Amino acid sequence: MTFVLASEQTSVAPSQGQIIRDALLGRLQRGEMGLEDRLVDTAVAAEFGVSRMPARDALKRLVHEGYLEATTRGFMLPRVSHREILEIFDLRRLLEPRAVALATTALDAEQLAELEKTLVDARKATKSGDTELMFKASERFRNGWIAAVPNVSLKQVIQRYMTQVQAVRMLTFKEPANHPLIVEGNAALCEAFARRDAVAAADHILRFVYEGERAYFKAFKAGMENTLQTAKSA
Amino acid sequence: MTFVLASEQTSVAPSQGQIIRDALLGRLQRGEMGLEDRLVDTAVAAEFGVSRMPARDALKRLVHEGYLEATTRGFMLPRVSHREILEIFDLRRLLEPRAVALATTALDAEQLAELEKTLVDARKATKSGDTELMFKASERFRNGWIAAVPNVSLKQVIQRYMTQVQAVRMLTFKEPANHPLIVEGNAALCEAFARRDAVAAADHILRFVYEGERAYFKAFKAGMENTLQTAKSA
DNA sequence: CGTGTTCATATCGTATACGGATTTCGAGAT
DNA sequence: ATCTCGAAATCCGTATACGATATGAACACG
Repeated sequence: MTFVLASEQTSVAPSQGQIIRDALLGRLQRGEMGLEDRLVDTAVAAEFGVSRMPARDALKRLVHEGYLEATTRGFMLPRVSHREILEIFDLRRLLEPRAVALATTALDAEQLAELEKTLVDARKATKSGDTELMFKASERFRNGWIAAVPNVSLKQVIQRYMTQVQAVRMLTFKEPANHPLIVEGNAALCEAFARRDAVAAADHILRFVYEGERAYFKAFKAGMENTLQTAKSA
Repeated sequence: MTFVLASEQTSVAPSQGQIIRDALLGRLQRGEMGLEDRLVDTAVAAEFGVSRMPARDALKRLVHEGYLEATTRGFMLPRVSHREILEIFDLRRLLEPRAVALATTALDAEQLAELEKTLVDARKATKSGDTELMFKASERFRNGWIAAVPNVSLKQVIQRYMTQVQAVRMLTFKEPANHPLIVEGNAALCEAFARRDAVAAADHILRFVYEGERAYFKAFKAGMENTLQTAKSA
């Protein structure tokens, strides 16, 4: 009789499409693609040394996942409207308090240590005024606790709107005055994690989302919106 | 000068893949596919009179949407685990109260009338013991109010886990004792809609989800789980 | 008669090719 | 100089073809 581990698919040869999709997703999440850039299947295929099919596969999948938008002339970053951003703040207020509460009980010591490490990095970056490093650290912090959310379905929903969150974060990060708020918000959350205080964690993230929304509003009203994807200019 | 309605994509020639995907999705949602049936790209292609590519496209998309599962030997219905079902109940409790509250203010008279019509149908079906009709009416009711949710992002998230909801609903609907509860839950919700009482609507849906979870538990414990996709039998 | 091995087949992933739609660009007319 | 019209280019969707791989069955051997 043979026993098979049913819980984990032992990654039996990921297809080319999968590989390309992951690579492109990494680029998108790292913000390595401009708003006017177009991804064309033939170009992607050439870059990865495969035919159009796997490339198309990856692109279509990214479109379906909401990371890209299909146009008649290649694939581009989706235009995130002001309305949509507000909608997503609404969603975040609904989901993330619960998510961090669940994560509080599920975080192991190693993950907690990792989170604390990102905090140290973020503080250093704030002091030195390194926006880029600050952004990275904050991103790692967020990814860290999300990874610990035990409700897989909930986690997936949160990850789905991650791109839009990233775009907004990028916008608010441009204002260095926001950096201390972000670091302290994360620190408070982290401390709640360490204390295993799910209620405090939920409160902190809720406040954090509200602050994020306020920062976004300020940036939006400051006329920075035309640097985001809501530009009306032809 | 030509003006183009920018708000609505006037469905510019849906691709074959899209057509096939919609057709297959309809079948899946109507439960026309058994747990042991396999969908094979060549067969689908032959049936729709196209090549493998659009068929594969549709199948892969359905996999990504969670409606199907890719195996090395065709595409099958996904195994929805008990854990996942519970997770989704958790998600529903987070999202749907807010969603119905928003829908309460956004529903127009026509949509409201449509909802009331489905209620009449549901009552009739309950009286006559027609489970199938009852299921359809309940489904239309749910789709009706979801369509009115103005937060598009929120709506999309809810629609995404719809399949799993459907599977669970199908399970609980098998017990006719649940039918009056469902109808009365929907009726209460509908009445709140009519009164434009967002708070009551949120309360009703929350209670409704809890009742759904309880009904699912009962069905699960009653050993009906092997009729769902969690069957362990070879 | 049960068990391990080999082989055929079903099915998927990928490559290449073609036609169609849409955009872009340039030539000619007003 | 600007507008209009048409041709070319670009890019997508689809068709067909060719390996790769896992699955199931036949078969040999203990």
